[in-house]
Amino acid sequence: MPPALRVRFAPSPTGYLHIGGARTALMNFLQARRQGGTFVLRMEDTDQGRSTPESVQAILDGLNWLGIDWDEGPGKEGPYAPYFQMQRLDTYRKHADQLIAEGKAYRCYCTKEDLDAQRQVAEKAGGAFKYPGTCRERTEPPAGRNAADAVIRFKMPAGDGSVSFTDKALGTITKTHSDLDDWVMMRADGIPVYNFGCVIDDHLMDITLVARGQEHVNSTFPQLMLYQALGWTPPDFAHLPLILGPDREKLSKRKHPEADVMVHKRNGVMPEALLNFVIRLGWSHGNDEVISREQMLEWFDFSDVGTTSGVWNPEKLLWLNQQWMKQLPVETVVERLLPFLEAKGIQAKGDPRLETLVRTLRERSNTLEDIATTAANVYFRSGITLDEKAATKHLSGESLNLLRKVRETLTALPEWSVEALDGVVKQVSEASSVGMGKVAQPIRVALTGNTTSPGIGETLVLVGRDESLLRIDAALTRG
RNA sequence: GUCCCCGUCGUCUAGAGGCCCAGGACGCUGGCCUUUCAAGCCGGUAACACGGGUUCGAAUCCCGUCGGGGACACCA
Repeated sequence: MPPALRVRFAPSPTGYLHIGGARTALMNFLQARRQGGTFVLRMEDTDQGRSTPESVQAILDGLNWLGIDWDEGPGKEGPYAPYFQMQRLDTYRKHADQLIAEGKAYRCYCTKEDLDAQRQVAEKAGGAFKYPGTCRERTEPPAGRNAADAVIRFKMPAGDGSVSFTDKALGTITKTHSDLDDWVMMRADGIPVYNFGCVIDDHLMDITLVARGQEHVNSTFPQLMLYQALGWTPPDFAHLPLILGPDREKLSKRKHPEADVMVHKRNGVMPEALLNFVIRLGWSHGNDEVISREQMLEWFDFSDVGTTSGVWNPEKLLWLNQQWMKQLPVETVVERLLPFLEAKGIQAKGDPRLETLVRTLRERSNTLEDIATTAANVYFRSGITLDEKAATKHLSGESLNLLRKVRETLTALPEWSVEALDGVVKQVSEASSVGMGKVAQPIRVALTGNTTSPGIGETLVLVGRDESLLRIDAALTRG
């Protein structure tokens, strides 16, 4: 029996949770759950300049909002703790020392400035810079320097050779040693650099499958060299297709605001929809489009993930969000809508109109924010501004007489319900021998200021009895 | 520039040699329904990057070209 699946998501806490990261996390999470494996969350917080506790929290918040739970990681200390790289420095040091002792790594005293200068020259000449190996054979520190201020570099084996691996998504990929160089494993202050910390942790945490974005395929090679040097068996790798912005470039925090998971939350997109959208980038299940978390859990498998990067499609996200607003129980949507109303100064909790509000507006809104906006602009307020064009057309002459009749019937109506209210329209139109539209439009304009709205019964209910009568009276004064 | 990956409708995708003169979805669009707007339903639009092979037969396999993306840090 093969060892149980252990996968991980290893973000660096240097900002909010990125959409690409969220999808990587989601896929790892799904695969682990589906196979009864373990999903580890590890914080790669070794960039001292950019890592912040706030970012750690932001990532945790993002994952929590999406409902992506980790089995081990921050807040869920497991047998492989700690899960923050900055708390694992001793481990890295130990392995780095071992590698030096075995002649597989060495201390390098070249300064960043010198290297940068060399890099510039190389780039000007139109080539890629590779560390020339200045300190490769050095055994003693140069004059005036000591071992403590050296970085540690991996020592590529001499001679020709190549590294290759069979990616679960991309197939076999090979690279020759000559394309690689003696990369920095550890800074002088003992903090590991990505490729080093990543390998040490993946191995020590018994990760069996590393699934990450395709931007990392090239870093797999130096990592593989390290596994080799350490005598460790590397895990399996699966490189997931990238998510591209509308400009077809990798979705990035700098250029694409939609890369932030939480902006979608703020925009009124629900986690179900975001997850649904993101899982369909690079993966599909038959002709299914609206896919629940339960279905993902049942259907998702890395072996079905594609190889081509996908472009962010905001319209589809919005469509999915509406599908989810329609699919989720009304009470659930009401619950989620509350904060959006509150943000507009509307304390609607307990308001009897909420259910009708959601029922009618989710048919014509893409987001919770859309619903809240409409609610604030037309239903949860007193008075309404009439659109002049609409008023001129529907609130004059004979229309006002019909509206007057409606008003009378309304006043006498014992029950203010959608059915009863729609009945009024029918009743008045029949009594006056005119089409229902003739009766409905004046009411609509009087109530909403516009010619478009949900059904009249629903609109009357949403505006409320007292406010409806006031708005109709106001419209009547135009005569 | 070098290396790596990728290439089916505008976009997300189905397609693992014949079931494909290529299916679904978003978008756009025509119609139905209808008290308006939606929603829903029915229909339309639109793609195998190109060129060579292999094969009785290729979107599917091979090669090349072109195109796109990614990586080239003491960032991750």
